[in-house]
Amino acid sequence: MEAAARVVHEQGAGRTTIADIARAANVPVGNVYYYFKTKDELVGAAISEQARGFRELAAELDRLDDPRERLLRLVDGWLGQKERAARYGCPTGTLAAELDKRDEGGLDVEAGRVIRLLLDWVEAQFDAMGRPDAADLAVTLVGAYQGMSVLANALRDPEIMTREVRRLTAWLKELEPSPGSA
Amino acid sequence: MEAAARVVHEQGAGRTTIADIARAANVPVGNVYYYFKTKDELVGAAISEQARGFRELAAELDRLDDPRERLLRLVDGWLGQKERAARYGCPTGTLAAELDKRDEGGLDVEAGRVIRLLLDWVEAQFDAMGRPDAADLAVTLVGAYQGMSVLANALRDPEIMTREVRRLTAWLKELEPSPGSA
DNA sequence: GTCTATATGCCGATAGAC
DNA sequence: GTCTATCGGCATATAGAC
Repeated sequence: MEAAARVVHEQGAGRTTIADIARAANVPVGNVYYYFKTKDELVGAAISEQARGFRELAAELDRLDDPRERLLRLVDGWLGQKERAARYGCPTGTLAAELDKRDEGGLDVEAGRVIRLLLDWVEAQFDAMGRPDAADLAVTLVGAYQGMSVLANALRDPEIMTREVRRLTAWLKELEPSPGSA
Repeated sequence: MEAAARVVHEQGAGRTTIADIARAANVPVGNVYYYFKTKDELVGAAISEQARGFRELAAELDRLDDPRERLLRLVDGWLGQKERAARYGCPTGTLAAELDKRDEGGLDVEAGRVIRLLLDWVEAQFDAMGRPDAADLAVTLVGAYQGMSVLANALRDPEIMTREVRRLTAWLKELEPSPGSA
Protein backbone atom coordinates (compact mmCIF):
# COMPACT_ATOMS: atom_id res chain seq x y z
CA MET A 1 0.00 0.00 0.00
CA GLU A 2 2.89 2.37 0.69
CA ALA A 3 4.38 1.59 -2.70
CA ALA A 4 0.98 2.11 -4.32
CA ALA A 5 0.54 5.51 -2.66
CA ARG A 6 4.02 6.59 -3.65
CA VAL A 7 3.92 5.49 -7.27
CA VAL A 8 0.37 6.76 -7.80
CA HIS A 9 1.47 10.13 -6.48
CA GLU A 10 4.43 10.25 -8.83
CA GLN A 11 2.79 8.92 -11.98
CA GLY A 12 -0.90 9.49 -11.46
CA ALA A 13 -3.47 6.72 -11.08
CA GLY A 14 -4.20 6.38 -14.77
CA ARG A 15 -0.65 5.98 -15.98
CA THR A 16 0.37 3.72 -13.14
CA THR A 17 0.30 0.06 -14.12
CA ILE A 18 -0.01 -2.85 -11.73
CA ALA A 19 3.44 -3.84 -12.91
CA ASP A 20 4.80 -0.46 -11.75
CA ILE A 21 3.46 -0.95 -8.24
CA ALA A 22 4.54 -4.58 -8.13
CA ARG A 23 8.06 -3.58 -9.13
CA ALA A 24 8.16 -0.79 -6.52
CA ALA A 25 7.03 -3.28 -3.86
CA ASN A 26 9.43 -6.01 -5.09
CA VAL A 27 6.73 -8.57 -5.79
CA PRO A 28 5.60 -10.15 -9.07
CA VAL A 29 2.43 -8.89 -10.71
CA GLY A 30 0.25 -11.91 -10.08
CA ASN A 31 0.90 -11.58 -6.39
CA VAL A 32 -0.72 -8.15 -6.28
CA TYR A 33 -3.97 -9.63 -7.53
CA TYR A 34 -4.02 -12.05 -4.65
CA TYR A 35 -4.56 -9.14 -2.27
CA PHE A 36 -6.36 -6.66 -4.53
CA LYS A 37 -8.95 -8.01 -6.93
CA THR A 38 -8.94 -4.99 -9.23
CA LYS A 39 -6.79 -1.97 -9.97
CA ASP A 40 -9.49 0.26 -8.50
CA GLU A 41 -9.14 -1.56 -5.20
CA LEU A 42 -5.44 -0.84 -5.30
CA VAL A 43 -6.03 2.85 -5.94
CA GLY A 44 -8.51 2.78 -3.07
CA ALA A 45 -5.76 1.36 -0.90
CA ALA A 46 -3.51 4.26 -1.90
CA ILE A 47 -6.25 6.67 -0.80
CA SER A 48 -6.62 4.87 2.53
CA GLU A 49 -2.88 5.15 2.95
CA GLN A 50 -3.14 8.93 2.54
CA ALA A 51 -5.93 9.10 5.11
CA ARG A 52 -3.90 7.01 7.53
CA GLY A 53 -0.91 9.30 7.07
CA PHE A 54 -2.95 12.39 7.82
CA ARG A 55 -4.60 10.87 10.87
CA GLU A 56 -1.14 10.09 12.19
CA LEU A 57 -0.05 13.69 11.68
CA ALA A 58 -3.24 15.07 13.24
CA ALA A 59 -2.82 12.89 16.30
CA GLU A 60 0.67 14.26 16.73
CA LEU A 61 -0.40 17.89 16.33
CA ASP A 62 -3.31 17.39 18.70
CA ARG A 63 -0.82 16.91 21.49
CA LEU A 64 -0.05 20.63 21.30
CA ASP A 65 -2.17 22.79 23.58
CA ASP A 66 -2.66 25.85 21.40
CA PRO A 67 -4.81 25.36 18.27
CA ARG A 68 -3.01 28.22 16.55
CA GLU A 69 0.28 26.46 17.21
CA ARG A 70 -1.18 23.29 15.68
CA LEU A 71 -2.03 25.16 12.49
CA LEU A 72 1.40 26.77 12.37
CA ARG A 73 3.02 23.35 12.65
CA LEU A 74 0.75 21.98 9.93
CA VAL A 75 1.72 24.80 7.59
CA ASP A 76 5.37 24.37 8.46
CA GLY A 77 5.02 20.72 7.53
CA TRP A 78 3.94 21.71 4.03
CA LEU A 79 7.28 23.45 3.67
CA GLY A 80 9.03 20.18 4.35
CA GLN A 81 7.36 18.65 1.31
CA LYS A 82 8.05 21.52 -1.05
CA GLU A 83 10.40 19.56 -3.28
CA ARG A 84 7.96 16.71 -3.78
CA ALA A 85 5.08 19.17 -4.17
CA ALA A 86 6.97 21.06 -6.87
CA ARG A 87 7.63 17.80 -8.69
CA TYR A 88 4.35 15.92 -8.22
CA GLY A 89 1.86 18.29 -6.60
CA CYS A 90 -0.15 17.60 -3.45
CA PRO A 91 -0.74 13.83 -3.27
CA THR A 92 -4.36 14.19 -2.19
CA GLY A 93 -5.24 17.14 -4.40
CA THR A 94 -3.82 15.75 -7.63
CA LEU A 95 -5.37 12.34 -7.01
CA ALA A 96 -8.77 13.82 -6.23
CA ALA A 97 -8.60 15.98 -9.35
CA GLU A 98 -7.73 13.00 -11.51
CA LEU A 99 -10.38 10.70 -10.10
CA ASP A 100 -13.05 13.38 -10.30
CA LYS A 101 -12.77 13.20 -14.05
CA ARG A 102 -14.15 9.69 -14.19
CA ASP A 103 -17.57 8.77 -12.82
CA GLU A 104 -17.05 5.07 -12.22
CA GLY A 105 -16.41 3.29 -8.98
CA GLY A 106 -16.95 6.15 -6.58
CA LEU A 107 -13.21 6.43 -5.97
CA ASP A 108 -13.56 10.17 -6.47
CA VAL A 109 -15.78 10.37 -3.40
CA GLU A 110 -13.19 8.54 -1.33
CA ALA A 111 -10.46 10.92 -2.47
CA GLY A 112 -12.73 13.82 -1.55
CA ARG A 113 -13.12 12.35 1.91
CA VAL A 114 -9.41 12.68 2.61
CA ILE A 115 -9.54 16.37 1.76
CA ARG A 116 -12.66 16.66 3.91
CA LEU A 117 -10.67 15.09 6.74
CA LEU A 118 -8.02 17.81 6.53
CA LEU A 119 -10.63 20.51 6.10
CA ASP A 120 -12.60 19.41 9.16
CA TRP A 121 -9.51 19.20 11.32
CA VAL A 122 -8.41 22.70 10.31
CA GLU A 123 -11.91 24.02 10.93
CA ALA A 124 -11.85 22.51 14.43
CA GLN A 125 -8.67 24.44 15.17
CA PHE A 126 -10.12 27.76 14.03
CA ASP A 127 -13.21 26.95 16.03
CA ALA A 128 -11.09 26.32 19.14
CA MET A 129 -9.53 29.73 18.50
CA GLY A 130 -12.98 31.21 18.89
CA ARG A 131 -13.59 32.09 15.27
CA PRO A 132 -17.27 31.88 14.30
CA ASP A 133 -16.24 31.82 10.61
CA ALA A 134 -14.06 28.75 11.17
CA ALA A 135 -15.44 26.89 8.15
CA ASP A 136 -14.60 29.72 5.75
CA LEU A 137 -11.14 30.14 7.22
CA ALA A 138 -10.50 26.43 6.82
CA VAL A 139 -11.42 26.60 3.13
CA THR A 140 -9.11 29.57 2.71
CA LEU A 141 -6.16 27.88 4.41
CA VAL A 142 -6.52 24.49 2.77
CA GLY A 143 -7.32 26.20 -0.52
CA ALA A 144 -4.11 28.19 -0.25
CA TYR A 145 -2.24 24.92 0.25
CA GLN A 146 -3.82 23.29 -2.78
CA GLY A 147 -3.25 26.43 -4.81
CA MET A 148 0.41 26.83 -3.96
CA SER A 149 0.93 23.14 -4.72
CA VAL A 150 -0.62 23.48 -8.17
CA LEU A 151 1.48 26.55 -8.96
CA ALA A 152 4.72 25.13 -7.55
CA ASN A 153 4.07 21.99 -9.58
CA ALA A 154 3.09 23.72 -12.82
CA LEU A 155 6.03 26.11 -12.68
CA ARG A 156 8.38 23.53 -11.15
CA ASP A 157 9.39 26.07 -8.52
CA PRO A 158 9.55 24.96 -4.85
CA GLU A 159 10.20 28.54 -3.75
CA ILE A 160 6.57 29.33 -4.38
CA MET A 161 5.83 27.09 -1.43
CA THR A 162 8.36 28.95 0.69
CA ARG A 163 6.85 32.35 -0.05
CA GLU A 164 3.26 31.30 0.42
CA VAL A 165 3.99 29.42 3.64
CA ARG A 166 5.68 32.54 4.97
CA ARG A 167 2.60 34.59 4.13
CA LEU A 168 0.23 32.09 5.72
CA THR A 169 2.37 31.93 8.84
CA ALA A 170 2.19 35.70 9.26
CA TRP A 171 -1.55 35.61 8.59
CA LEU A 172 -2.13 32.94 11.23
CA LYS A 173 -0.10 34.82 13.81
CA GLU A 174 -2.05 38.03 13.25
CA LEU A 175 -5.46 36.37 13.24
CA GLU A 176 -7.58 37.62 16.10
CA PRO A 177 -10.15 35.51 17.96
CA SER A 178 -12.95 37.82 16.82
CA PRO A 179 -13.41 38.20 13.05
CA GLY A 180 -13.36 41.99 13.22
CA SER A 181 -10.36 43.01 11.16
CA ALA A 182 -10.16 39.99 8.90
CA MET B 1 -9.27 22.26 -31.25
CA GLU B 2 -12.28 23.57 -29.34
CA ALA B 3 -13.66 20.06 -29.04
CA ALA B 4 -10.25 18.80 -27.92
CA ALA B 5 -9.99 21.46 -25.21
CA ARG B 6 -13.50 20.74 -23.98
CA VAL B 7 -13.25 16.95 -23.87
CA VAL B 8 -9.76 16.98 -22.38
CA HIS B 9 -11.02 19.27 -19.64
CA GLU B 10 -13.92 16.96 -18.88
CA GLN B 11 -12.16 13.61 -19.09
CA GLY B 12 -8.50 14.44 -18.58
CA ALA B 13 -5.82 14.01 -21.25
CA GLY B 14 -4.99 10.42 -20.39
CA ARG B 15 -8.49 9.02 -20.50
CA THR B 16 -9.50 10.98 -23.58
CA THR B 17 -9.24 8.92 -26.75
CA ILE B 18 -8.87 10.28 -30.24
CA ALA B 19 -12.26 8.73 -30.93
CA ASP B 20 -13.78 10.83 -28.13
CA ILE B 21 -12.51 14.05 -29.64
CA ALA B 22 -13.43 12.97 -33.16
CA ARG B 23 -16.98 12.23 -32.02
CA ALA B 24 -17.24 15.58 -30.21
CA ALA B 25 -16.08 17.35 -33.36
CA ASN B 26 -18.31 15.25 -35.64
CA VAL B 27 -15.50 13.88 -37.76
CA PRO B 28 -14.21 10.32 -38.19
CA VAL B 29 -11.06 9.26 -36.37
CA GLY B 30 -8.78 8.97 -39.36
CA ASN B 31 -9.51 12.56 -40.22
CA VAL B 32 -8.04 13.79 -36.97
CA TYR B 33 -4.70 12.24 -37.85
CA TYR B 34 -4.63 14.22 -41.07
CA TYR B 35 -4.28 17.41 -39.03
CA PHE B 36 -2.54 16.11 -35.90
CA LYS B 37 0.15 13.48 -36.36
CA THR B 38 0.07 12.25 -32.76
CA LYS B 39 -2.16 12.44 -29.74
CA ASP B 40 0.39 14.62 -28.01
CA GLU B 41 0.06 17.16 -30.80
CA LEU B 42 -3.68 17.17 -30.20
CA VAL B 43 -3.23 17.75 -26.48
CA GLY B 44 -0.81 20.52 -27.38
CA ALA B 45 -3.56 22.04 -29.50
CA ALA B 46 -5.91 21.92 -26.51
CA ILE B 47 -3.31 23.84 -24.51
CA SER B 48 -2.94 26.43 -27.26
CA GLU B 49 -6.69 26.77 -27.24
CA GLN B 50 -6.60 27.58 -23.53
CA ALA B 51 -3.89 30.18 -24.10
CA ARG B 52 -5.90 31.73 -26.91
CA GLY B 53 -8.97 31.91 -24.69
CA PHE B 54 -7.09 33.68 -21.94
CA ARG B 55 -5.46 36.15 -24.30
CA GLU B 56 -8.91 37.01 -25.57
CA LEU B 57 -10.15 37.63 -22.04
CA ALA B 58 -7.06 39.66 -21.13
CA ALA B 59 -7.49 41.86 -24.19
CA GLU B 60 -11.05 42.56 -23.13
CA LEU B 61 -10.10 43.37 -19.54
CA ASP B 62 -7.24 45.59 -20.68
CA ARG B 63 -9.81 47.97 -22.09
CA LEU B 64 -10.72 48.95 -18.55
CA ASP B 65 -8.77 51.89 -17.15
CA ASP B 66 -8.33 50.80 -13.54
CA PRO B 67 -6.06 47.77 -12.95
CA ARG B 68 -7.93 46.99 -9.74
CA GLU B 69 -11.17 46.91 -11.70
CA ARG B 70 -9.55 44.51 -14.18
CA LEU B 71 -8.67 42.11 -11.38
CA LEU B 72 -12.16 42.38 -9.91
CA ARG B 73 -13.65 41.49 -13.28
CA LEU B 74 -11.24 38.57 -13.64
CA VAL B 75 -12.25 37.20 -10.26
CA ASP B 76 -15.90 37.75 -11.06
CA GLY B 77 -15.39 35.72 -14.21
CA TRP B 78 -14.25 32.76 -12.10
CA LEU B 79 -17.63 32.85 -10.44
CA GLY B 80 -19.29 32.39 -13.81
CA GLN B 81 -17.47 29.08 -14.23
CA LYS B 82 -18.20 27.74 -10.79
CA GLU B 83 -20.41 24.90 -12.00
CA ARG B 84 -17.84 23.63 -14.47
CA ALA B 85 -15.05 24.15 -11.93
CA ALA B 86 -16.93 22.11 -9.33
CA ARG B 87 -17.40 19.34 -11.85
CA TYR B 88 -14.08 19.31 -13.69
CA GLY B 89 -11.72 21.70 -11.89
CA CYS B 90 -9.80 24.54 -13.48
CA PRO B 91 -9.04 23.55 -17.10
CA THR B 92 -5.47 24.81 -17.00
CA GLY B 93 -4.65 23.70 -13.47
CA THR B 94 -5.92 20.14 -13.81
CA LEU B 95 -4.25 19.69 -17.19
CA ALA B 96 -0.94 21.04 -15.93
CA ALA B 97 -1.12 18.77 -12.88
CA GLU B 98 -1.80 15.74 -15.06
CA LEU B 99 0.90 16.46 -17.61
CA ASP B 100 3.47 17.22 -14.92
CA LYS B 101 3.29 13.58 -13.90
CA ARG B 102 4.84 12.40 -17.15
CA ASP B 103 8.23 13.52 -18.35
CA GLU B 104 7.84 12.91 -22.06
CA GLY B 105 7.21 15.39 -24.80
CA GLY B 106 7.55 18.58 -22.81
CA LEU B 107 3.80 19.13 -22.86
CA ASP B 108 4.00 19.86 -19.14
CA VAL B 109 6.14 22.89 -19.87
CA GLU B 110 3.57 24.19 -22.35
CA ALA B 111 0.78 23.77 -19.84
CA GLY B 112 2.89 25.63 -17.31
CA ARG B 113 3.25 28.46 -19.79
CA VAL B 114 -0.49 29.09 -19.81
CA ILE B 115 -0.48 29.47 -16.04
CA ARG B 116 2.55 31.71 -16.35
CA LEU B 117 0.53 33.82 -18.80
CA LEU B 118 -2.21 34.37 -16.25
CA LEU B 119 0.30 34.95 -13.47
CA ASP B 120 2.22 37.56 -15.44
CA TRP B 121 -0.90 39.42 -16.42
CA VAL B 122 -2.13 39.53 -12.81
CA GLU B 123 1.29 40.68 -11.67
CA ALA B 124 1.20 43.50 -14.21
CA GLN B 125 -2.10 44.70 -12.71
CA PHE B 126 -0.74 44.72 -9.16
CA ASP B 127 2.33 46.50 -10.48
CA ALA B 128 0.14 49.13 -12.11
CA MET B 129 -1.53 49.56 -8.74
CA GLY B 130 1.84 50.54 -7.35
CA ARG B 131 2.53 47.41 -5.34
CA PRO B 132 6.23 46.56 -5.13
CA ASP B 133 5.30 43.03 -4.03
CA ALA B 134 3.24 42.49 -7.20
CA ALA B 135 4.79 39.09 -7.95
CA ASP B 136 3.89 37.68 -4.53
CA LEU B 137 0.38 39.07 -4.69
CA ALA B 138 -0.09 37.48 -8.10
CA VAL B 139 0.93 34.08 -6.75
CA THR B 140 -1.49 34.53 -3.86
CA LEU B 141 -4.42 35.50 -6.08
CA VAL B 142 -3.87 32.87 -8.77
CA GLY B 143 -3.06 30.33 -6.08
CA ALA B 144 -6.34 31.10 -4.37
CA TYR B 145 -8.10 30.45 -7.68
CA GLN B 146 -6.35 27.13 -8.21
CA GLY B 147 -7.00 26.17 -4.61
CA MET B 148 -10.71 26.93 -4.61
CA SER B 149 -11.04 25.05 -7.88
CA VAL B 150 -9.41 21.95 -6.41
CA LEU B 151 -11.61 22.08 -3.31
CA ALA B 152 -14.82 22.83 -5.18
CA ASN B 153 -14.00 19.94 -7.50
CA ALA B 154 -12.99 17.46 -4.81
CA LEU B 155 -16.03 18.24 -2.66
CA ARG B 156 -18.32 18.78 -5.65
CA ASP B 157 -19.50 22.04 -4.13
CA PRO B 158 -19.73 25.15 -6.36
CA GLU B 159 -20.55 27.30 -3.34
CA ILE B 160 -16.93 27.10 -2.28
CA MET B 161 -16.21 29.22 -5.33
CA THR B 162 -18.87 31.72 -4.30
CA ARG B 163 -17.48 32.17 -0.81
CA GLU B 164 -13.85 32.41 -1.86
CA VAL B 165 -14.60 34.84 -4.68
CA ARG B 166 -16.45 37.03 -2.19
CA ARG B 167 -13.44 37.01 0.11
CA LEU B 168 -11.01 37.80 -2.71
CA THR B 169 -13.23 40.63 -3.92
CA ALA B 170 -13.23 42.24 -0.48
CA TRP B 171 -9.49 41.71 -0.24
CA LEU B 172 -8.85 43.40 -3.59
CA LYS B 173 -11.05 46.35 -2.69
CA GLU B 174 -9.22 46.93 0.59
CA LEU B 175 -5.74 46.53 -0.89
CA GLU B 176 -3.76 49.74 -0.57
CA PRO B 177 -1.19 50.92 -3.10
CA SER B 178 1.55 50.71 -0.47
CA PRO B 179 2.12 47.31 1.13
CA GLY B 180 1.89 48.69 4.64
CA SER B 181 -1.11 46.98 6.21
CA ALA B 182 -1.15 43.83 4.10
C1' DG C 1 -9.06 16.20 -48.09
C1' DT C 2 -12.39 12.59 -46.15
C1' DC C 3 -13.26 8.33 -44.33
C1' DT C 4 -13.03 2.92 -43.18
C1' DA C 5 -10.57 -0.97 -41.95
C1' DT C 6 -6.91 -2.81 -39.75
C1' DA C 7 -2.23 -3.50 -37.69
C1' DT C 8 0.41 -3.06 -33.43
C1' DG C 9 1.33 -2.71 -28.69
C1' DC C 10 0.14 -2.34 -24.04
C1' DC C 11 -2.35 -3.29 -19.76
C1' DG C 12 -5.81 -5.37 -16.69
C1' DA C 13 -7.05 -9.64 -15.34
C1' DT C 14 -6.83 -14.81 -14.98
C1' DA C 15 -5.31 -19.71 -15.12
C1' DG C 16 -2.73 -22.71 -13.16
C1' DA C 17 2.03 -24.66 -11.81
C1' DC C 18 4.64 -24.71 -7.66
C1' DG D 1 0.48 -17.96 -0.48
C1' DT D 2 3.93 -17.06 -4.52
C1' DC D 3 4.91 -16.61 -9.12
C1' DT D 4 4.77 -17.20 -14.62
C1' DA D 5 2.46 -17.32 -18.86
C1' DT D 6 -1.15 -15.79 -21.38
C1' DC D 7 -5.80 -14.15 -22.88
C1' DG D 8 -8.76 -10.45 -24.23
C1' DG D 9 -9.81 -5.70 -24.87
C1' DC D 10 -8.86 -1.22 -26.05
C1' DA D 11 -6.44 2.86 -28.03
C1' DT D 12 -2.89 4.82 -31.00
C1' DA D 13 -1.58 5.00 -35.36
C1' DT D 14 -1.50 3.72 -40.34
C1' DA D 15 -2.83 1.96 -45.00
C1' DG D 16 -5.29 2.84 -48.56
C1' DA D 17 -10.01 3.36 -51.01
C1' DC D 18 -12.73 7.19 -52.45
